Amino acid sequence: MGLTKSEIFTDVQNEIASLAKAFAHPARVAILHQLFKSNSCICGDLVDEIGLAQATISQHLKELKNLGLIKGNIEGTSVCYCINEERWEEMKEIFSSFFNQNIKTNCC
Amino acid sequence: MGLTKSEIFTDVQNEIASLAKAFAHPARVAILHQLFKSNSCICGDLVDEIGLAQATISQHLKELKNLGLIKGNIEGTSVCYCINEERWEEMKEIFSSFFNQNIKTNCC
DNA sequence: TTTATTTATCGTAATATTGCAATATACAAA
DNA sequence: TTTGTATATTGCAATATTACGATAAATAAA
Repeated sequence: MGLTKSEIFTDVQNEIASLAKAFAHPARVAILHQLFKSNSCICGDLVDEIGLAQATISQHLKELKNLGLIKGNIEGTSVCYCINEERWEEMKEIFSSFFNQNIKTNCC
Repeated sequence: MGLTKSEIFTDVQNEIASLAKAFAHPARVAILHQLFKSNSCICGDLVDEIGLAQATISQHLKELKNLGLIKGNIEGTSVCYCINEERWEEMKEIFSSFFNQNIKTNCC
């Protein structure tokens, strides 16, 4: 086994899980932190700032890009990565609905 | 390899990643959904409502409990699980700071 | 006490994720 | 064209996660 049974869950549940995976590794959290605060969002700078190999950072960037949370812009030989603001807002909405549910019963 | 290098990241980055893992599997999202909306939060009910084996649900509940997001209350032979509201609010604050950062530069 | 019920844990198999060296690709500069 | 620079991809090894049957533990009911 070890295979997530996506088909038994709702679309919303699966989407929350997919998006949460983006934040479920500190390297990706660090990348996102960097993209928010830094003036330079060049891939190579991220490799320098975060202490992981270039191949590893590239892989994490790919995952974030696949989820639509960041965009990449080719500038000559380097690539500039930025937060995809529209998708970021969409993501925030999804988590907001999940986080702000009302508790019906709480017996503990 | 395959070992996350936690020591090169900040405490905040590691905590966000740990908490995000709670939501990074649809079964745990489904469990939390159920605890919010349901009148009954008995472990056995969760097993019935979500289509996974009892051992699997128990394991997911344990992870949520380890993160402090839920509490378990023994009632005879069964166990009632509920959202830990204080911790839930704390978690929301942590994600809120992360989600609502200001973008300094956005060149894409 | 015996039996049934409920949940937790153990052991195991399978898939997923992480990390990186090596290499490929793409473009710029000489 | 050749060389250098930056990023992506491939292949592989190692750890982590997921799932569940079997079983243990704890309590309730008979």
